[in-house]
Amino acid sequence: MTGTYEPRSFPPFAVTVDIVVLTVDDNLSVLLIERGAEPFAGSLALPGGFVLPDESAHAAARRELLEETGVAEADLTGVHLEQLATFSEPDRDPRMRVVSVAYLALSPAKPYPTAGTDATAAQWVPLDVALSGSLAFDHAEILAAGVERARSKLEYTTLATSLAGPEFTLGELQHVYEATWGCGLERANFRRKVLATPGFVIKTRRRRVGDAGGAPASVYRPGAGQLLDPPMMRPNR
Amino acid sequence: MTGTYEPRSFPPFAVTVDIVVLTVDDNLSVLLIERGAEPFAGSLALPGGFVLPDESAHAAARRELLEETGVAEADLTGVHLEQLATFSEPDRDPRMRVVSVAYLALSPAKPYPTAGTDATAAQWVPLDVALSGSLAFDHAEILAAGVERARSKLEYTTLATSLAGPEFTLGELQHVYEATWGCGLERANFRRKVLATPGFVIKTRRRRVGDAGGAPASVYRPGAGQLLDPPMMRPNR
DNA sequence: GATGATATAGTCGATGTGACTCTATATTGG
DNA sequence: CCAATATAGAGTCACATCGACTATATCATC
Repeated sequence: MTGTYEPRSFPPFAVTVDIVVLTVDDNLSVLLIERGAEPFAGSLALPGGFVLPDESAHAAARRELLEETGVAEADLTGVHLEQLATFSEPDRDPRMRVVSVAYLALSPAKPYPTAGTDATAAQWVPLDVALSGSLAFDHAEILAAGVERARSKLEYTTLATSLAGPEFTLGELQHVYEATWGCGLERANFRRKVLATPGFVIKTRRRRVGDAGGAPASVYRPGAGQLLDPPMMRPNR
Repeated sequence: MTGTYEPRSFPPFAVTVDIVVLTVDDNLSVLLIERGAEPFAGSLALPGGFVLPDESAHAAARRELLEETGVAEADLTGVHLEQLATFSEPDRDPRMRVVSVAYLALSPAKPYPTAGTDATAAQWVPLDVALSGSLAFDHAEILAAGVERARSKLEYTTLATSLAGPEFTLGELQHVYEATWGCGLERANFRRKVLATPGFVIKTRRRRVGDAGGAPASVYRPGAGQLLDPPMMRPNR
């Protein structure tokens, strides 16, 4: 930002956002769309689009999330959205010079794409499938960065509650960790850690019966705490 | 990146890089330049500049670091450079729409600006001075993000060695932590932690006498390790 | 009512940290 | 040359947390 400024003397770039939307069902899944146009027609890609002249990248990411997933704005409360990184290799888009600001979104449930919105052919893809196939552009790299960010953030923040939803049992919260990290956790130790951390979860008076018998688990809500200090330990590294 | 593509139908943006260059002497300092042109003429600002049509943002940051600081390319080895975040508020530059990719650089020594290069009026500014004054654009926000990144990265990585230089004593390494975190650490516990972490530092055969007497300290080099697991504990949070 | 599955509670050893003490080795000042 | 001072380096002990494990309570289903 030094030196003299002459109007329109700068190199023009297209600026886009690409969003890594993750959710947990049986495993960790990512929201992908099927591209209709060249290049990479027919390939799977991350949802995203151009940043408009009068909006920030964050606003663009939020808008695209609403448009591409067809989810109502009210449902976006509870979806965590944070900036991931910016990808700017000169040849990352064969058409022109595009700088993309990548975002990471953590969504609790995954209703929208199956509802069949008219917007796009959005679909939830299990993470291992998405990473084994070949995504469009450098989206495989972006996706890997998003997954790594999510995995590490579960260690030292309470973000797992964003993936578990507005109400959850401790078993469901543990499943979020296990699906994201891809490893098993000791149930008793997980309980102890979560309940001993102030502001992680809030116990409600209700309980919920499981699918396969067993004692009914207490229902919890997300707490006000943001940081886990000390962090949740992640095995086998 | 969905929908049809029409050439030149996208909103054009200027893309710049801004670099938070930190170093440690007595305290934590940041490299700032004095702006010569409007807007914010006379104000202090982060070094940076436009991304050129054929380079990535990372390459642009590296190039600007060489140009603005006047440091030789050989001296850039040992300077840690990583992407920080992207700032894209529509009104962040009053002239036009500029999206800036911010970078964080950690430099061991701080010789260059005092050498009086012809490039720019670059100068090292103590962090508290830089944050109390009013920087140009949204650079105060970018600087705060860079400092916070550096502080947290010292916790769980071996990056402190990048600030300590190619050779250092454990006392100097501890000073890097104390200047960055702004708090004192127990010398004996710091020693124990650093030496017990494989790949953090490598002991050389040489020793170095201090300025104010005392036993000569062993000289260390940076090790090959990148992560600190478990992390270095940071007091009073 | 027995069985299986889950929630909840507790124990024990290992590890790492915070706070502290002690000794060795150098420079500086008389 | 000797004392004072400042630093490097090594060790001790209490405490907190974690991993692994065991035990008990509570529910649904057969």
